[in-house]
Amino acid sequence: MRPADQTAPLPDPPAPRRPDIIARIKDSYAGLSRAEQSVADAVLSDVQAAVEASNAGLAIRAGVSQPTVTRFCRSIGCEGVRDFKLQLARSLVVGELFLAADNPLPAADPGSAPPFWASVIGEARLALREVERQLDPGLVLAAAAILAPAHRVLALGLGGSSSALAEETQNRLFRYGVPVTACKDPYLARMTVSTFRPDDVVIAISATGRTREVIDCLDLARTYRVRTIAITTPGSALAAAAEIALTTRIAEYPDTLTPSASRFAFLTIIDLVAAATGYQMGPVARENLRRIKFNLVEKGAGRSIEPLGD
Amino acid sequence: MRPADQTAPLPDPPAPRRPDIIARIKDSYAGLSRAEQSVADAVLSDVQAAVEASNAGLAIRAGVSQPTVTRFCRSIGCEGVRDFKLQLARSLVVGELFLAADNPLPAADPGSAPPFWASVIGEARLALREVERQLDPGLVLAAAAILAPAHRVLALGLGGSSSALAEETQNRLFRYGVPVTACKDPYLARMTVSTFRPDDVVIAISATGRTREVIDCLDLARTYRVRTIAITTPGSALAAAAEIALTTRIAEYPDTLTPSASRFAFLTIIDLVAAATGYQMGPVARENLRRIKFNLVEKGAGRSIEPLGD
DNA sequence: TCAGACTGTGTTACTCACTTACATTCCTGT
DNA sequence: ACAGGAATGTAAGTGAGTAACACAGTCTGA
Repeated sequence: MRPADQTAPLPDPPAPRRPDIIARIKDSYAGLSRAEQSVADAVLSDVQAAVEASNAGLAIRAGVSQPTVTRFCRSIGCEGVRDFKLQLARSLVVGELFLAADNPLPAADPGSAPPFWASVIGEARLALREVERQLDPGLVLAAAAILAPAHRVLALGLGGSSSALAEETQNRLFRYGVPVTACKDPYLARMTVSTFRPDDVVIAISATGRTREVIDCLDLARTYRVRTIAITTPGSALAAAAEIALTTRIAEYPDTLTPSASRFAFLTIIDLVAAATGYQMGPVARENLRRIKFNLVEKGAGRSIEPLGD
Repeated sequence: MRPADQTAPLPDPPAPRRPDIIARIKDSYAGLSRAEQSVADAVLSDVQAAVEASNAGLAIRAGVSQPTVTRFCRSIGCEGVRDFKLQLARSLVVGELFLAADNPLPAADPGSAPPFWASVIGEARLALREVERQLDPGLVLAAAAILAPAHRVLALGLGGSSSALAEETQNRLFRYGVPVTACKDPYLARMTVSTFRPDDVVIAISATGRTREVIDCLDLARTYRVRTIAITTPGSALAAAAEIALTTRIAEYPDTLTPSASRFAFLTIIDLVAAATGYQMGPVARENLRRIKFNLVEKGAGRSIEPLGD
């Protein structure tokens, strides 16, 4: 490489950590030469095409020579055209994640979809939006902060959907190494909580926030100074009973009877909490992931890549 | 939309083909030759490294020749190594957002969402959109048509997420009066199916579509001419084993390890099937709903609309 | 059991994309 | 107006990826 520089021992930031190539193109735009700006324009005007095009193709589209394209890539901090295209492809995915937002996308065949179709999917979509709008990231991080070092965690949910969500909570957390157990039996829950200590955590899930047994359980937990988290509706008794209340209000349509949309909302909240927890645990979580992954990919006799994650 | 074209009935997949390369590797795995499987293993065991490595590097890691790597890329449907690497890079994005290496967690600061925030919610959104785009309403109606008059229904799911979804299926269907039971035990499932008749139904749920026990169970069901429905990924063994396959392919991102997004997709599918079934049953379903609601609101004193629907 | 075909894999040679080096043009300041 | 330098294009070179071929292992049928 280049001659070592004694005075500056820092070994070149190991990960260049580039944020977002599109943003970087825009940021660097002013500092680019004219021909390079043409390339930038060509790229920005149709990112998708830019990903698919080759160096030569891009050069033509931008009306410049191939080396200029290479120079452009260097100017915005990439190694070369290949690296640039790779990063561009990635940024497209991120874009899609945002873009997927709320475009209902023109139904391929509008006539054939039954009447309830749009409403079911629409409600789900709405639920996601409400989570994004109402849920406080700070609270999620706070929840993660007590989950990550937790000694034991109990995920409690009663009634059909909530108990399924409690189970999901277990699924999502166990693989980071969090000692979590789902529980859907109020008596068992009380018994378990009775054994808990201040470094244990109870996560209570209820769509209505009025489930007596669950609330009682949190109350009990607090007498032992056990940490408590609720995933429920804002302003409910359950929300009040918990130390940290992760809430999203979802409009329920009366005649569908059971929380439909809120399940999507709560599932999202669980994912966010799990992600935050994994993030918080850092290397430990990653090591656990690695192990599980290793054991999945591990080629046994049948060399089958199998279900664990199912 | 556009005028129907009688001669060319195929509606041209509206999707620009959203390929999930990781899932595709796994799906194709069985059909690959031995050397190609080595490449697949090498890639899956460390996707990040695979993206960074060159053809030659990958060949060494997999212990095969370079052309074999190229052949592998072709086998799983890519144009070549470049195309493959591009797609692989895209699949890595979400994982990176999810567990960005060593980035310190931003201190609890309401307002600023942590990096994984957009990716978690974005993935969920994408999943909804894919359901909308890929799922055939006709098949959902067909599923409802056999569920509505069913004598008995078994909802089968193994592994964390799928079993929770099976439970959800039970939750969603029972209140229309459908005699449904969730099952997460393969042995119990086989035993149950053994008692089934041609007017019974098995709904099998698997994100991977490769869970052996579930597939076997459907095979068994068909020998008794039991009706079978699968909620899974398209082109999978499970999809093939079922009479009606309700499928949506969702991009799987490495390092998040477990199907995250697909849970949202499948939950939506379950809702759609349930809605269609309720619709189909008409007055019967409505009467059942009325009764349940009555008994919920009843429950007296606390005027609590209570847990059952929770 | 052996011949023959076939699938699968490595080796070698080639092509093409990208890059480097160099020449030319255009701009800027004196 | 001219000199210097930055910006850009041209042409040659390098290396990654691919195609063509040859060989090995395996299955099939006589």
